[in-house]
Amino acid sequence: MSAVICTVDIVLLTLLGDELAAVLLRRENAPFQGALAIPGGYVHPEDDLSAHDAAMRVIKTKTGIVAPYLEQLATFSGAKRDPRGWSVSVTHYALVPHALLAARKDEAVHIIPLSQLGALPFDHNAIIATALERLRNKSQYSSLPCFLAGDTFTLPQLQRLYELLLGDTLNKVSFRRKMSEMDILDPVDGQFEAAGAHRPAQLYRMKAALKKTLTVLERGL
Amino acid sequence: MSAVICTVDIVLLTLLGDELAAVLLRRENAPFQGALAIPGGYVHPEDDLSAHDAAMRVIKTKTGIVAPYLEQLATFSGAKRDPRGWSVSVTHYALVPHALLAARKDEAVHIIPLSQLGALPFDHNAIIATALERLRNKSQYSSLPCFLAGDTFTLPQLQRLYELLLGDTLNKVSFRRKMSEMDILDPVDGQFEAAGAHRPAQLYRMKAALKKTLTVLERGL
DNA sequence: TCAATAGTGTCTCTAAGACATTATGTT
DNA sequence: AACATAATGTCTTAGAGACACTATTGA
Repeated sequence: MSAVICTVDIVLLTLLGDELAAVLLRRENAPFQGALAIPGGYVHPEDDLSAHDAAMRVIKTKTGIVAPYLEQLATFSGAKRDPRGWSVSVTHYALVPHALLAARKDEAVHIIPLSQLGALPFDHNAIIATALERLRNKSQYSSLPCFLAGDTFTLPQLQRLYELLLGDTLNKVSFRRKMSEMDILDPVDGQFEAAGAHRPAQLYRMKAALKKTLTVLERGL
Repeated sequence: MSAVICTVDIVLLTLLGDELAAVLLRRENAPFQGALAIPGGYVHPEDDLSAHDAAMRVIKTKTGIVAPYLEQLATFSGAKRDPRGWSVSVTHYALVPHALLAARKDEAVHIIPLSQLGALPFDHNAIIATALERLRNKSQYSSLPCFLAGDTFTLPQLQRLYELLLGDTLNKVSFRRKMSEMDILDPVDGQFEAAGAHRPAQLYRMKAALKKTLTVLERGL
């Protein structure tokens, strides 16, 4: 009756330089053994409390990290997406500061800019496209992009990040009004230097209380 | 490895008078045999092309209708939500004009106002709550509520529907500006009478081309 | 002192909402 | 004619964006 393959797949996104990148792993088993694919695996009914739990376990097991932001994306299903048979993949997307991945320096973890993704196995390209769509959409009216930034960052950096995600330039005054309206940032005393011959920018970090929450604007950016 | 129960469940919403209502059916089989629950059933790997397909089949089979709007909601999973074991339910929500349901006059189909829902089996109350949240959220910036209206309706009726979903009154001029901006309605020549001693309202219907599409506003209502 | 970017004050313009007026039916 | 609600015109107000000016560093 339900000879259905039940898996989770995770789109792990990070900021590589000034481009979005996804984490890919070489598949250890058939099908598509040896190919690069997004992290995924079977649901373990004995171990996992839920699909969300399974996603956390897969991320932790395969990349060694705990993603600061993890959200269910959508469920992909059907007879044709997996050669093994009718399958259900409860997909998630996670946002990770690049430093968290770089700290591990794991050979197996490939961080590939989205612009350089080739044809991936299964429907992984469609899954990534859906994740990107969700990320871009939520970036219009929420604090979501902050989870891609590092522990501390400047407002100009954050604005460039939003602009990268939204694919458009933003008004500086408006952007700062909105960030202030969300009330999610704390200034860090001690400034930012590396930028060279000009006034240094104030460093900020996300308010500790909001580390897991998404803050939403009434009326978008 | 994946002894996972794979089902679809559907929150079928309609407008009953001036209240939202959900379609419930009596469960034919254990567990919770005889209890009222939202429509659902196993995925049939042999018949269904996808979970979306399975949802359409379940709706058609159990209520006899084809829902004008059907969208994946979220996937609920875990060991405890179903006494039979670790289960995955790919949930969907559908919007149906009440006339479509009333035309069938099926004894088995119970249309229960959301305010009168008791404790439902499984996590069905949580699923309905999630559907309601999604519906209310999308009503802020899209044509979604139109799928709850009948074939033809007046702008005052549509505004009252939006207000019901959003839980707040709307400015008439702004509302009409937004509807006009979405450009989704065609006036029907021939007016509306039943309202009594005052000017009748123009009837509208959704543009045929948009029957399956959701139109989205740039900046909300 | 100059160049470069950070940060802020302020004006303009767009769009949302309030209010008022006209339109059109029934009683 | 009186009344009730539809439909629309217009004024006010709030918010978004443009622009400019000040601040602060290194070269």
